[in-house]
Amino acid sequence: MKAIDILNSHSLKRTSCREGIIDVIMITNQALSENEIRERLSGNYDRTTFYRSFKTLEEHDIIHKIVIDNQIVKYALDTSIMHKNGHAHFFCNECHMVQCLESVTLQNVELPEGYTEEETEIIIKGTCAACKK
Amino acid sequence: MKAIDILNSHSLKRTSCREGIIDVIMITNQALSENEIRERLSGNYDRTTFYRSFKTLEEHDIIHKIVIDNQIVKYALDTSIMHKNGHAHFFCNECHMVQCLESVTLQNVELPEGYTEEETEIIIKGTCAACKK
DNA sequence: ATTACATTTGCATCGTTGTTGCATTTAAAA
DNA sequence: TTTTAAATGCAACAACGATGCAAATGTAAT
Repeated sequence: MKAIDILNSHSLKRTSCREGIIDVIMITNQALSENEIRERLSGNYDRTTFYRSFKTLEEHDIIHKIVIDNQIVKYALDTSIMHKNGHAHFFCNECHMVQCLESVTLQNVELPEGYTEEETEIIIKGTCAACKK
Repeated sequence: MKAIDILNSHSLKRTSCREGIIDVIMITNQALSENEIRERLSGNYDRTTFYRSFKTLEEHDIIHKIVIDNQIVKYALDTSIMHKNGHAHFFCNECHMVQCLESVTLQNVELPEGYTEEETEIIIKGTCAACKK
């Protein structure tokens, strides 16, 4: 599936910024920050445009945002699997790489009386294979 | 255990700001944001002082920071139980209340080959008992 | 109680990020 | 091609994290 098709299927205008963002994330196969995406893009876009593009893509469930420690913000593509139920994210403490983990889910959620769960975020921090060696 | 004792046992100077922060969190028995703590404190402190006090208390494992959605930052007291292994946090989508959950832990962590886990953060969003009814 | 010293505080200031308003430009439909 | 709604770039602002520095404060020694 191409970036153009994704935009079309959501009735979004095909702008070079949106198309580029989707392409870059798709190729890299990792969650990327605003700056990491900017570096990989040919065009030069205003910060506001980036911000609004991310927001639009997020609202249409094309990408989702991952926040680590209140400072590092990355974006990853949504997949049908990931969209169904929440999935975990892995953060490498060494290279700051962020990856979606589909297999990890939460078991035995025992909430206090009267509490209801709606959504769960799991972030696993550690060392990735490349940094381990 | 009093706030003064906690500070003493960590060889930290007993300043009214630090003492107040610990007291307020202790009494409320909930995670509180900077502003929520400021409202409950008698003295008037500079933003920088707050910031540095939180940092100091966090570095000495007296409190820990909880971040929701990159925007809401709250602080909770460390306890011996919570300090041992990571614990989950509950966030009420209605009243924005944050609470530590000691019972919820992660099972079946299946990381990709070569990946190592060091720390895990779990945030459960939903509705608390008070907002449910 | 007084003194001395290291720590803490308040203030000014800066960088980053999220956000909005508005005029201009652009994409897509008529 | 023309039209129109949407997207962009720019300016500007608020909030937050962070640092340098002089003044104030806590603590220990005298």
